[in-house]
Amino acid sequence: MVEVVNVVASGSLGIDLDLEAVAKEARDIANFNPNKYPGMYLRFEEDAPLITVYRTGKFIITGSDSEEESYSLRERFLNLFSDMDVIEEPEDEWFSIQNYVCTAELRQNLNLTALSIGLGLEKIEYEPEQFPGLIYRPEGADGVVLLFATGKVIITGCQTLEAAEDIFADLTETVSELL
DNA sequence: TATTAGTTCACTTATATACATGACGACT
DNA sequence: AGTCGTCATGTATATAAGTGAACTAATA
Repeated sequence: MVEVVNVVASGSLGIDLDLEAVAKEARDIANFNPNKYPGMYLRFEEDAPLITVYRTGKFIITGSDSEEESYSLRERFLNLFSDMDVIEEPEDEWFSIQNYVCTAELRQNLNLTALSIGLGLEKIEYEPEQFPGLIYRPEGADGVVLLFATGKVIITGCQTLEAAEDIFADLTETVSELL
């Protein structure tokens, strides 16, 4: 079973913004230090997902743990900017999910060195002295898998949850054939 | 050779995973 | 003073975004 732990989504309002003015008006939830980074950070509550807004009107939502949460945050963001008269209508030009980060478990300990050969050396990177996880790039898939000796797995880089689930299903089958 | 143009990269944010190292407080 | 547990940081992965710096390439 694949569990989503982080979703990255991006969108565009289609208009340029005066971040200085917006940050001043929304100072309770905004954080803007153009000397440090050009984006303005918006967080509705502590530990809530982060919205990064740019001068160009483009924005990124990070830290959601479901597609639904990303979309509801987008709604809240658009409503806020509409109420503040930053935008005329609570609408964006476009919005889409860019990356799903998921965790999963193979429920068995793994010999990563042996698995390196089994998965195909050309598709993996494994340098335990640099990082304890094995990095696996399945052929033809847009996601990347990190495998750990405990059997825990990270799947990242997918634009849909289905793609991540497919990768995990294939991985489960491949690993069971190898062991 | 000097100037300009174009490309590429690090920066930042979230998040799980794990392994090493260093710092720090508490306890013996 | 020595040991122990806890905590932080850095290592690596994906992805969007804007900015500045570093770099390469081309033209005058």
